Amino acid sequence: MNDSRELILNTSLKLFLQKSFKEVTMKEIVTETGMSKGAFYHYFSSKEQVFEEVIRFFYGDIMSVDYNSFSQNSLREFYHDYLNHVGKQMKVAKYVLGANDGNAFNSNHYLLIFDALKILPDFKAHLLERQKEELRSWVEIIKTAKKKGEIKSAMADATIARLFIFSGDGMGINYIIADTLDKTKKELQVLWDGLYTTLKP
Amino acid sequence: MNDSRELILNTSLKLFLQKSFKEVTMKEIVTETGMSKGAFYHYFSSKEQVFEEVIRFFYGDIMSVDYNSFSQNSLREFYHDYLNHVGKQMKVAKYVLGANDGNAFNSNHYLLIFDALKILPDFKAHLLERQKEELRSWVEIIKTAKKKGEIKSAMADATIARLFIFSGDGMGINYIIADTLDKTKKELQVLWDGLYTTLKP
DNA sequence: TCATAAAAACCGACCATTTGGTATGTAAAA
DNA sequence: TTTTACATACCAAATGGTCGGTTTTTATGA
Repeated sequence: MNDSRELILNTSLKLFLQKSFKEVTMKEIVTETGMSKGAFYHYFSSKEQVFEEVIRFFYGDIMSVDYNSFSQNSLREFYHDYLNHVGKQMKVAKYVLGANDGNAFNSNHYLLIFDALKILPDFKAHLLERQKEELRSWVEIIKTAKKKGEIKSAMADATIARLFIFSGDGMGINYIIADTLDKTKKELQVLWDGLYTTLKP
Repeated sequence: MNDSRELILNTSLKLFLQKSFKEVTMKEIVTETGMSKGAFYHYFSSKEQVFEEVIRFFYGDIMSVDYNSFSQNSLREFYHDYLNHVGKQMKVAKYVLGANDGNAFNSNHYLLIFDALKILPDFKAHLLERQKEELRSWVEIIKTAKKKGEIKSAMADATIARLFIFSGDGMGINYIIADTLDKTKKELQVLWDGLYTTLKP
């Protein structure tokens, strides 16, 4: 794709991960890219449009998850695959945001979500769909794990699934706030290993 | 305290729970309160100041948690007390925000947190302190519960604590996004009951 | 009790700055 | 030569905030 266009997209993404839509100004986007206003409006028709494409790019490409690519045989393998995927995602995000040179990597994708919910009418449906898909994938593997005797629990499958999902999300937002996102993968592993062990027969 | 001042504070809180600091305009605050700009600036010196006081009010009064008021004898009682406290908090919040008359109650206190982290220099320390305190309280009761034989687990106390805390936070943010905050208490009870049962000897 | 002064509460026109966006132009590719 | 890629001066609207004024409340002393 076009170089300049991509630069604008990446720069905008970086900004939108740090500030809300309203807080990111055109001036900022323009000076941060090193381009001119004319250049920007040559490629995009408005701030909204660039935001929309940023969202599409971020959630469509970078942050998308293909649960089918994770192990379908063992819950333990499943969530380890998940953790590895998250680790990879974070590296990609860092690279895209140009923060791979050791300097701080602070990003808050909830800012993006909140703004997208306000600005893009159909984003909520998209999010809910992904939530449902994630839940379904977890329920699936948990059902399998129960059947195979890998785990045993009086909890409903969906409850176990929610325990995994929500604990991950909760750690995520707490570590965003504390600005210690780097630790997430490792600490989440500890958490989930603990939970998993508890579920073992 | 002064009526008008309080009205401004409550109205601002309501707005800051729906939009980011930048998105909430002076005009909005003024028209929403039914007062004039002059009146506003009679009580507050700037938008920042009202925000600062809103934060102080919200986290100091409404959303503060006294973990010592929860049961210290049983983990089950502890988290049930916690759930009841959350339920009460939500009712108070609804009342303060004047949404007790059946109409939608949508609030996103993470917006508040994110903005506070940017605008108020010492808010991060405050938040981390509260996180630590919450963790300590959970660890405490979990330790006790283990000692008393109420629960049994190979997991470290802090890991169990994090499981409770993070799953709660994760459900919170997911339900904020899905706009189904009302369900939180009930569903969190299911989740925690499940987790608790799993921990029982 | 009541006139009066002083202070507090409140109003809205006004202001400088910033906002997202446009118009018109030029340089470089195709 | 036509199209694409950029640059910049400019614009109307919105922004947070100010200022001079009026009304309302409160305190005071005869």
